[in-house]
Amino acid sequence: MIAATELFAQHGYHAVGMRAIADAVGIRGSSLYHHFPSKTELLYAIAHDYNRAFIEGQLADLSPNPTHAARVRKLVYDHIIYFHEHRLEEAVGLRELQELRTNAPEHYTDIQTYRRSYQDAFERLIVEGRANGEFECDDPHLAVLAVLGMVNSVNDWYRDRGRMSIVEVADAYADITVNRILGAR
Amino acid sequence: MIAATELFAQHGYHAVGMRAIADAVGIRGSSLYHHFPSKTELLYAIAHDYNRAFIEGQLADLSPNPTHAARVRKLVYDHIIYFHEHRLEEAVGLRELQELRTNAPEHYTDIQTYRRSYQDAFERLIVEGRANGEFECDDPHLAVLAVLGMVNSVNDWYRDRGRMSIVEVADAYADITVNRILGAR
DNA sequence: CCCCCGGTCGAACGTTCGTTAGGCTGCGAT
DNA sequence: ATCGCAGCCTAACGAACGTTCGACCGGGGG
Repeated sequence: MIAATELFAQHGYHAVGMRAIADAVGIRGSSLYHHFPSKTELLYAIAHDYNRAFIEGQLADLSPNPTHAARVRKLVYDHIIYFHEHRLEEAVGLRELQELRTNAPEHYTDIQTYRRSYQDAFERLIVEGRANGEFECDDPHLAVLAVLGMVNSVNDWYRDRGRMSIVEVADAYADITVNRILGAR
Repeated sequence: MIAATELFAQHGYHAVGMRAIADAVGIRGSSLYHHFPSKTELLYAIAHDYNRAFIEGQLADLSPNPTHAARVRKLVYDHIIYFHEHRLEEAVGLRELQELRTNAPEHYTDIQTYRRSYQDAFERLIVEGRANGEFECDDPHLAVLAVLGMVNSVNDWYRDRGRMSIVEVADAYADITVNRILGAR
C-alpha cells in the first residue's frame, strides 16, 4: 500500500496501472485483487487511513497547552511537520479526492467528514480564543480557511535542501498564524 | 480547447481520452490531430495560455496605486477574482503540471518560469514596502509563499451559493494579507 | 471549370487498461 | 496425514487508450 501511495503521489491515480503497483511490490497485477477488491478501493484505503491517522493524532492532546494561542500554535506546527513527514499520502489524499467523489461518493463523503471535523475543531479553538480575549479576528471561519490553505501549501514548494529546515518553516508559519492572522495579544 | 479545459478540470488529464474531448466539440477523435499534434501539447497549450494571460494581466498596471500596501492589496484582490473566473483553467494549470514535468520537461520549465516571475514580482513589492516602512515583516520570501498558498486555496472551498460573495472573500483576504501578514502600519 | 487544401471521417494499429477465472503451492490447524 | 485456505501464478477478457493512415468533401482562387 505504501508502494501504491508513492506511485499515485508521483504520477497520479489514473497514470498508474495495477500492474505497475504490483511490479513495485514484486507480484503480478492479478494478485493485487487478493488484497483490494478494486483500484478504487485501494485509493480509498490510502486516503482513509491517512486522514484518520492525521486527524486523530492532531486532535488528541491539545488540552495540556494552557492558552488557546498555545494550542493553535501547536496545531499549526504539528500539522506542518506531519504533512512533511507524510507528504506522499497527503498529495494523494488531496489531489485524488475528486476521483473518489465521482467513482465512490460514499467514500468521498466519509473522508470529507473527517476533514470537516478537523476544520470545525480548529474553528472552535479560534472562536473560544476570541471570546476570552486572546485573539482579535473578524471572521473565524474565514481565518481557518486561510490558515489551512497556507499550511497545506507548504509541501508544494518546500524542499529538504532549501534555505530553511521544516521545523523553521513550521515555527514561522505558527508565528504568522497566531500573532498575525489571529492577532494574538 | 475550452471543452478540453472543462474535462481536464473535472476528471483529470489522464481520465479524459481524446475521443471524449472530440465528442464535446462534435467531431471525431482523429480530427483533433489537425489542431494539436498530441495530447500532451494540448495540455501545454491550455496551461501556457492561461498562465501567460493571468500573469501579464496581473503585473501590467500596478504603478497607478500610490502605496505598496495598495499595490499588494490590489494584487491579492485581483488574483482571487481572476482565479475564480478562470477556476477551471487554474485547476488544470496547477494540478496537471506534474504531467508536463515528466512528459515534456521543456514545457514544464517554460510555465514554471512564468509562475516564478510572478512570485518574484510579488516578493519585490514586499521587500520595497518593508524598506520604506510600510510593512513590518520578518521574512518576505516566506510571506509571499504563505500568501500565495492562502489565495490559491480559495477555489478549493469557495462555492457561489455560499455565505460570502467572491468579492467579499477577495476583500477579506486582501485585508488579511496587507494588515495582518505584512503588518501594514 | 478545375484544382488545392483545410477539415473531417472511418478504420485500424499496437498497447495498456481493470478485472476475472482457474490452477498451483505451501503452511497451520485439525 | 489430511484439509482448508491464503497467496501467488498464467492466461485471457472486452474495452479504451493515443495515434496514424488514406480517403472524401466542400469551398475559394487560378
